[in-house]
Amino acid sequence: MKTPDLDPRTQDILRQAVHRFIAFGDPVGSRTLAKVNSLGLSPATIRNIMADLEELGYLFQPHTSAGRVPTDKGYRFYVTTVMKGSGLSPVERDMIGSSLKQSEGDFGSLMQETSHLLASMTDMVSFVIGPNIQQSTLRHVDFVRLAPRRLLVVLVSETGQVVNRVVELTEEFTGAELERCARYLNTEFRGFTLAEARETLLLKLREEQALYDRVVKNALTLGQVAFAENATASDVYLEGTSRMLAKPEFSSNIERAQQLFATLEEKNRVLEILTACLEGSGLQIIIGSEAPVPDLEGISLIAASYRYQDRELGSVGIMGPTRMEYAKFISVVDYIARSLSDTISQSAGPQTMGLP
Amino acid sequence: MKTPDLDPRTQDILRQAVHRFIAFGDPVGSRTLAKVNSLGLSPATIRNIMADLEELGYLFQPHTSAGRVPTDKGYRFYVTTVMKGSGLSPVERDMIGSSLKQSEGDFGSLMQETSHLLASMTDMVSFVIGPNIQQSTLRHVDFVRLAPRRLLVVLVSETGQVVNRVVELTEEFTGAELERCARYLNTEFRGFTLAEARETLLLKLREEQALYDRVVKNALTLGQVAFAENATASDVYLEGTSRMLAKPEFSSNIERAQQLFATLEEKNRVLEILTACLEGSGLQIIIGSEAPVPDLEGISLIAASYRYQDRELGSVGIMGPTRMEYAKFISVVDYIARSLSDTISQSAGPQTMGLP
DNA sequence: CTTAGCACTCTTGAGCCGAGAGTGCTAAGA
DNA sequence: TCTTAGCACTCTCGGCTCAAGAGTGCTAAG
Repeated sequence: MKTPDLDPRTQDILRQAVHRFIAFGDPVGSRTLAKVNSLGLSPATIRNIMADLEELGYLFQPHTSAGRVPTDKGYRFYVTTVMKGSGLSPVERDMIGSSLKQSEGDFGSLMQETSHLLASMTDMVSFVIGPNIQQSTLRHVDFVRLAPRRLLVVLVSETGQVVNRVVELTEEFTGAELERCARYLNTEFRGFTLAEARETLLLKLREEQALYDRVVKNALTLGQVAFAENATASDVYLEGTSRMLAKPEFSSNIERAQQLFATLEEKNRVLEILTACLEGSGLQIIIGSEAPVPDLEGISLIAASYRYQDRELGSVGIMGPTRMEYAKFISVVDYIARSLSDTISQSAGPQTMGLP
Repeated sequence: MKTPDLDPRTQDILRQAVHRFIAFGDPVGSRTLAKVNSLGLSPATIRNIMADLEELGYLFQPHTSAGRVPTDKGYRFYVTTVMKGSGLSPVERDMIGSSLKQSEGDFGSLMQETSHLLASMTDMVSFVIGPNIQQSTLRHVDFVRLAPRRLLVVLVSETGQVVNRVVELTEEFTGAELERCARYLNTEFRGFTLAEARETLLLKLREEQALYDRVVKNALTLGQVAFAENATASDVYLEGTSRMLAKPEFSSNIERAQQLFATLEEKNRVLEILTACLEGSGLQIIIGSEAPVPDLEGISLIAASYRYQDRELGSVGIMGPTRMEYAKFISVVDYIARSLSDTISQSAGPQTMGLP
């Protein structure tokens, strides 16, 4: 797993091989590499080195007499040593900044715009995982009576995310009661995360059993269902799946493509996979078989988390064939994640001053 | 265009040819048809007839010495004359009914469930077009202050559809003011469609210029932005796109598939196409080139509208290669559309009785 | 009008072949 | 000991031919 056992020249060859393969997509042989290589080495030497690299698991050949192709291990080496990251041009930065600014304030379109940016800049499948609502801090709750016992709950988080949910009640409430309850919850639980609010709620409910007045009691009961744990998990924005079809890796291999598409279509499944992969924080790169799930064979992820204040809200990133322009895309994902964080705090910032 | 010029025997041949092609997918020749055909005709006779049918534009041969394949006109003939519709089995009906019942009350999941049902029962791409919010009748409006001049508007329609929208205001409102405005709008405009409400609003605003009190005036102003025309158009639920890849029509033709996928990914584009196609009401079948847009070459639609009371809310349906099991799928789409209508009115029904 | 027969066309898959690319190995050179 | 040149070998890929199979159109007879 470590790289120290590769002498510098060997590393160089490996890097160049991977680089070239990423750029052109066909197996790279000793001859071509010899031509490009900065140190003037003959094909034969390079052949020897490449043979060593194959033995060590960094390269492999699809068949005798084809060039060599990086393995996942080879890509991993490339990514960790070349990481210097070809930064973005000012133009690109500007584009990102202004695109996101446009959607400032409307959380949904902000997510969508981010996803769109990622997909169009990388020509890969992009994903944006929205904040888990349970971890969001509450800005506002509202109740709308749909039927005597059916209630629409509207939750707005501090970052502007809106979640609607329909719940069934065991007893009837009048509209006036609902309004009072909402007001109470809004003043008491503003700034709590949903999880915290629920906990506090339970505590209060137990403590003050029958003491408090009806309004409070009702509010507490309602709050409990409103903040319930089964609330919609985070949502996923995907874009650019059709681009996958254009990649030679998939267009030659329909059934693989179809399987992938079927997976991508089930957003829950996607969420599951992505959360399984993206356990850590910050920038992450997962290459093919490194993933803890089998569905991602031949696919790499580049992901970064975005945050509000000091809390991680979710991740953004791209996925595509293991053969991708890592250097470039890492920069893109990283920069977009930062910009998204900025945009969110700017749109969330002003709210702190006085609601009634 | 008319069919009367085909004598019964010719019609029979055509029907059988189309039928067989739908079932097996490869061009059907005179020999095979002769074997199956109920009237004992020789291949030669059938050949003659098929030649006639080709001249009339019902069939065509991909190349000399392949069998024949229905043209869009051929499919159209098949659909309009064979329409007897292989009904659904009680089991299937049950399944549809209970699946939809499950999501009763939550409009979003109802749409999604419908889409899922369609896709899984037909193995085609399904679509559900949600109601155009402008035409929905208002049940409830709510305002949430996001920033001094930024407002989240929550609209709930009589059928339980929820729409969130962020609007920018020209002047600041306090939370209390917002609440009063919302209350006013809720009592005054309940049951209006958004379009009606907006109109009435404008009228009042002009009439009572400076007369009324501040609350009403504010409410009217707010209502105007809240009900604005540019409100999110109807939304589209799509499912099963990955299934298209499995169809031989597309798996052999990647670039076509990719183009289709790219189109499907842009929901606005989909909406545009579908609304262009589905102008009429009731059950509709559109076969390939009959569509007014070029994107649908080689693709057929089966669609039906669903309704609440006497108003059409939107459409549901499927799309897939022109070669599909029309008889069966027409039944499915039709039945699901009816069931959806029923479910919606049941979940919307109870609400009429007293809100405060 | 229907049918049998026949020659013809066209696709499809298998098999073959040569070009090209790349390798591994061996032996010579530094 | 490492590098390089040379050479035989392997494998893919595209083009080619070829035979089988399927279906047609046409003609002539029932």
